Amino acid sequence: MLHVAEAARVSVATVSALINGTATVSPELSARIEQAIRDIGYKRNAIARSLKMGTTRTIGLTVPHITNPFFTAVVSVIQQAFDRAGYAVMLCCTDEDLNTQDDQIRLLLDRMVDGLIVARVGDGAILERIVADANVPVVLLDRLCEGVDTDAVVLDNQRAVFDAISYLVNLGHRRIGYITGTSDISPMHDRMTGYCEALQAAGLPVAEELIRSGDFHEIDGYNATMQLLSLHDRPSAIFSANNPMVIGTMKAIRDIGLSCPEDISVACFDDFPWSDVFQPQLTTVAQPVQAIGEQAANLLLDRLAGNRDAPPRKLVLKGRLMIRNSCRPLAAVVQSVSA
Amino acid sequence: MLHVAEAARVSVATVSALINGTATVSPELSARIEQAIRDIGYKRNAIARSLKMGTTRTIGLTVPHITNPFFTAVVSVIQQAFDRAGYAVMLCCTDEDLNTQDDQIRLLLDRMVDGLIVARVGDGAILERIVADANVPVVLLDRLCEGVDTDAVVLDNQRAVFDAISYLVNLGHRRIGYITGTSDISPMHDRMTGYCEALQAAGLPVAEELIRSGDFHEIDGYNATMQLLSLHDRPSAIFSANNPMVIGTMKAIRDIGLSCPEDISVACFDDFPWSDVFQPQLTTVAQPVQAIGEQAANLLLDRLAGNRDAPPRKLVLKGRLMIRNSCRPLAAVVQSVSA
DNA sequence: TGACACATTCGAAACGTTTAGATTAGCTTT
DNA sequence: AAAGCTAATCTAAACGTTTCGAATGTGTCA
Repeated sequence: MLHVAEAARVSVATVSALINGTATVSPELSARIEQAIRDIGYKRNAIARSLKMGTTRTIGLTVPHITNPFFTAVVSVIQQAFDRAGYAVMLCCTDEDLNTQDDQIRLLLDRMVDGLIVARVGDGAILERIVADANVPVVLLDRLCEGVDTDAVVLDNQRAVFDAISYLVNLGHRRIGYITGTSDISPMHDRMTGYCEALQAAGLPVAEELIRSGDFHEIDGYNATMQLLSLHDRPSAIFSANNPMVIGTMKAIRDIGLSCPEDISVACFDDFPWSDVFQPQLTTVAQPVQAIGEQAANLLLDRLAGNRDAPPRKLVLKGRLMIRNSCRPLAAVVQSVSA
Repeated sequence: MLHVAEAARVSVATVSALINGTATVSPELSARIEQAIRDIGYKRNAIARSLKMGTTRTIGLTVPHITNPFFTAVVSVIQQAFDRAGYAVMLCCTDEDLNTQDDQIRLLLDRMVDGLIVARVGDGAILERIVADANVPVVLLDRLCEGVDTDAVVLDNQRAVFDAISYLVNLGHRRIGYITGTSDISPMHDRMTGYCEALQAAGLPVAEELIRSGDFHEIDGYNATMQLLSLHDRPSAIFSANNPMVIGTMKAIRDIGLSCPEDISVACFDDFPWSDVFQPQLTTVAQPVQAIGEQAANLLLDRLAGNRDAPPRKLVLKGRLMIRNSCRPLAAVVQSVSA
């Protein structure tokens, strides 16, 4: 900017005024300055600007795994929204690891991000402290966090799983295996509650042996499914509460020589873009990823626009059961049992 | 830092020296300073540091679509690599749009990223100029760019498609539909060359009518497939040169009432994480995403470590044909034709 | 012809670091 | 005891912006 000012024979203040439109600059000087900018190929240094202004027009986004199609889709939507608003997005993947998450959030705050969208991981205590220290608005995504009372966008997980399990029950399934994530994050808790309530509402017992937990990865889903399928009285249906884990479930079913839906019905949380092209077409609980991403972005953009003092807003969206062909009716069995 | 210095009754220079270890500080003052840092909860301002140092420890990464599983995987690997190195990653999705790409690269350069990894889009002319202006190292990912002579990591696309088409030919397929991306980016060009060469090597004609192009999206694959399937003498196999488009291909096959592989064989570029779980299990050309991401990160990290003057390095990796069950042998047909 | 308002432009002080070079004090050496 | 080292610390100038308040010039009104 100094060079531009010299070339145009004006002060840097005038150049700044022209660039930002913060004061009227005479046509004559404007022309000279614009010419100088072109000649020199001047680009404003956003770092210096950030230092002075105290804002970076950059936000931080952390998710557990970007390869999880749900997060991939949400990240994509969020990125687009902030791109439109002229913000850059710093993306971090925590790999479901608490320490990694802490490091990354600190990294983002060090870089003075203007705001944070966090699909958190593990225990909330440290997150709580970090967020309190950080003087930036935070939006929780997908997962609430005890002690952190801030804007959030989540799904009505309990209801969504309730509906899915009820669907299986209505098809005649009585023993429904359930695979959950180990970590005690809110969605896992709520989904489990939905499972239990659906069974209870149907007058069915909640059997310990039918509930298996894993660590969110495909291999964990595989192992959990292997255990379920080796039970003496094995389940007729399996619900996987997590998207990548259901791939493991399908592999386990294949490896053990069974097929879906003939031998075992499968449903899971989170939809796949390709669900209705390949066989079996999985019955899933689809999250409204577009809405989730947009709402999260809007909440944060609203805070960034200056609305700092509004009370925390918690948006709860509805999931949608996508019924396909991976779950088989067990009517015959039901009748023989109830007869 | 000023407050810390005052609280510890030292100069800011001493505080800086201690924090960065750039000079020896007496144990006495060190203790006072560390105490003050704790008391105040001081965090170094990375923006001010960047301004002074001329480095942000942040890199920019642009890809066409993050929802394309290939890019999802590569982004994930790259993010991890830079995270380990203490760098932040700014992610942008260009949506295969040239103007968006320009805007985003400018946005990244404005923010003084230390380096850039670009899976480019469209015509390379503007990219060439931007990269020349920007004084940062650039690594091209997946797609080369004429006129931009810089580090790059790409696949041997020609060979990979040659192998895939040859495989189909060996199965007895004579009319092989080919769906490509419209844009004239290097991989599309090379893949097309591989297709033509494989046919020629087998003494087969390259028929215009069997080649369709689309715009990388599922819907484009759908439309292209519809056209191919409506041909009077329709192909017995279809190869889709792009990952999302093959979903469209499968939908079109389903909608038209055919099935794969019984009525038509399908193969495509880029593997899916779930390829071997669902039916049909697609035969694909798998890219070594882990290696691609790591190599790209390493190339850039090497430049960032100071190795600026080394000549541009172009890494060409090999694809791998993953043979599954989406392609059917046509032995009987072949014999009747050649008889 | 002052006095005043208004429109432009400018000088200089921030923002929070890093770092070169100056200063000081305590030793060693001759 | 003067001179020369060394180690520890400090002063002050950058980095490239924004912005406040001052300065300058021009036209209007009494």
